[in-house]
Amino acid sequence: MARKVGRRGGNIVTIHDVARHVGVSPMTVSRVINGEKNVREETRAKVLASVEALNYSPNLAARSLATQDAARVGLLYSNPSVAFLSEFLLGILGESSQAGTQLLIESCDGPEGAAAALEKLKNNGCDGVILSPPLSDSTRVAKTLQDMNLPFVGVAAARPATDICAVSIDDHKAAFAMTRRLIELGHRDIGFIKGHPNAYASQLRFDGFLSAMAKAGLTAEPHLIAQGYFTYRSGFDAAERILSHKQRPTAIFASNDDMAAGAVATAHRMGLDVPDQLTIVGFDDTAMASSVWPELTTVRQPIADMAAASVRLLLEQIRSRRLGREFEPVREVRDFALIERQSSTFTSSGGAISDS
Amino acid sequence: MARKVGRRGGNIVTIHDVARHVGVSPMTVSRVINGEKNVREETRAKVLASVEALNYSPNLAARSLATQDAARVGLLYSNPSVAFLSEFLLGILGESSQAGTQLLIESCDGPEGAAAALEKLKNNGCDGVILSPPLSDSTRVAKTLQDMNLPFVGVAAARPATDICAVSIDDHKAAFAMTRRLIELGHRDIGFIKGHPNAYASQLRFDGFLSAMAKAGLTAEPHLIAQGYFTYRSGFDAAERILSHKQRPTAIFASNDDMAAGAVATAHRMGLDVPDQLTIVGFDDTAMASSVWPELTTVRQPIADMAAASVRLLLEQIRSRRLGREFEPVREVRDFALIERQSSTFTSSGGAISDS
DNA sequence: CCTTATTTTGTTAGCGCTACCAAATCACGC
DNA sequence: GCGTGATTTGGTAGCGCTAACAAAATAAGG
Repeated sequence: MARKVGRRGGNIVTIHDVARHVGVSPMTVSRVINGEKNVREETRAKVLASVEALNYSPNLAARSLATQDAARVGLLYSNPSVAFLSEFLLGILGESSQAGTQLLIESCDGPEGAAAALEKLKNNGCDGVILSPPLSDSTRVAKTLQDMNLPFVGVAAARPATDICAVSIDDHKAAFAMTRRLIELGHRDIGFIKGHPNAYASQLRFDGFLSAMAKAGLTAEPHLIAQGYFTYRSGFDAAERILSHKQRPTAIFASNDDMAAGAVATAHRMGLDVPDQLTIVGFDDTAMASSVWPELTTVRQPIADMAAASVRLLLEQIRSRRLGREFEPVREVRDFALIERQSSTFTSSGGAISDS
Repeated sequence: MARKVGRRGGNIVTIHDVARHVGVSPMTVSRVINGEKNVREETRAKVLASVEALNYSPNLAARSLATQDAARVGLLYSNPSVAFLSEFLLGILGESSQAGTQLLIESCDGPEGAAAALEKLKNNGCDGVILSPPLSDSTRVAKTLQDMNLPFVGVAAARPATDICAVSIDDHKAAFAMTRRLIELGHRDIGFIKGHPNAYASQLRFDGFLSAMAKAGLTAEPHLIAQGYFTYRSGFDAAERILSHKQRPTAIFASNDDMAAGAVATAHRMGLDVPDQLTIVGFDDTAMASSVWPELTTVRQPIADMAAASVRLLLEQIRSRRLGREFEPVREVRDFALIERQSSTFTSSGGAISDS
């Protein structure tokens, strides 16, 4: 027979080797590996020791073949903010490689193109789909998936729908926290650049801002609020509108990093130092935030974390479905973080600074 | 036995189903699927038709279990330019999911931290490693890998080493092409912002620039050349130095997009319109390039493509090694592309523009 | 002590696929 | 016709793992 040796790299150690080494049956080893409970503590310890000693690591292909658990999950994204995407992928990969899940990636142009891509995923035998924003917020895409009878999980979905699985942060709370932080730093006149009106998150972030202002007894002056569209350019223009008023704010909170970076450019063009004369903060903590200068203070979503969670959630869902059980849609909310970099600082001026 | 039905999603179709449907043995179907040659054309056609009809798609877990071909490949990156990383991951994923390869991802802090990460990968049973830049350029990392006797492939390695596998573009040629394009557009006084001196690509890009200038009979004025460090800030500063000279260039070629974006900021601050008064181009086509305004004309590396190629190369390498064959190190060079966006335009002025 | 519940371990079979060899078919010439 | 070689197909076994059941060991109870 003489099959080639050393096939799995140096990792030819199988469950049988471990079993022989310990003096138990392979099944027992399997049980220990999978953390089943009906194993005597003593045996478990011996097995674990051998696993360690032999440097055993399970063959995922064999496992998924045996369990029939092998899930193929699809990943659908569109308009990938590249920065988002890479963290997203890392999270997904980490989790799915651990679960021995096969991944299929598709992209599409917005919710309109999603149906075709989903069809393709399904045809390739996907058991479920993970949606990146903005797809995760689209009721249309959700509808399509439901019609196809495919389980799915949305990542960073802002729209609160109770009937679908999603992992996200609390945009409202995050914007609230950032605003409160600005107020703590002494800012009173705070400008706000809104996000694209068709994104649900835009509204939540704006509301969070307003709530924090109101709670501090501050008014959000209309001339300090400008509409943006999540692009650098729109942030650039919005900041210009805000800053051209005689009563300038001491801080501007942009609904995403690209717009914040655009605002920084406007400030520079107007000869304003950031952060000494104007604090500017963003949202998302994309690559943009740390590649411009000064680096942006911003709100960070734990994207990789959320992505990993979404894989777990999806697999659970697929599993219960196979068992014929009903699956209760879950909405996981993860923690965001305020990242303070160089674009923000406290202000000493009680009110607006005067024109220099 | 009555195992649960519909386990692999809707994809319960196995090679046996196809075989029965056609009226041949499973083995024949397997042969067709794998494109082996000793199959009569007629049979092959029938099988393929059934595969299509039944919407069969092979179970990768079973295949890799049977072939013992299952490779586990490690991915090592450090200081990920997020934009790079996501394209990189997409390329790797696409290819490896097709090959049924398992991926393990590790990151480390520069070449120094690589050894530990590689050790970990090896311990987890990796059969080979893919290196992202700047690791792919590190002789130290290469040495470590060789000592560990692990096959590897470097992606976007600038340093031309003949004894290792790598996939990259020709940085010199790319910089040459971009420079020539600028000259075509009528630019004569062209500034250049160099990349970080510790990156080999920096030198290649600079050399390419110089060659093109020389070939056009132009001189690269020393005061138009500034050292940068691949960061936004360094591009900002370098552009300031270049532009503060009385004899201003009509174009600036930055060695990467971040620096080009920084240069745009400087130009704006100095009241120069881009591209009307100053053309600025970058290199890499990262997210930065298309998120600033004006969007950057730049050189694009087909990262996903290169990443996919690297997986193929690595798998080949692993395979021949298992067969005990010697593997000839391959250096694949892919094509770059000049992406013209809004930050560049032709110049009408024969020489330097005058101060406005 | 033996019966009955309970926990722990072992046995068997099979997941879907392909390597390997054996059998069948075909091609061609004498 | 039959042998020889080439081509095309089929059968068998097994990759590493885990359901499902069976058996053994242990605990509980009278």
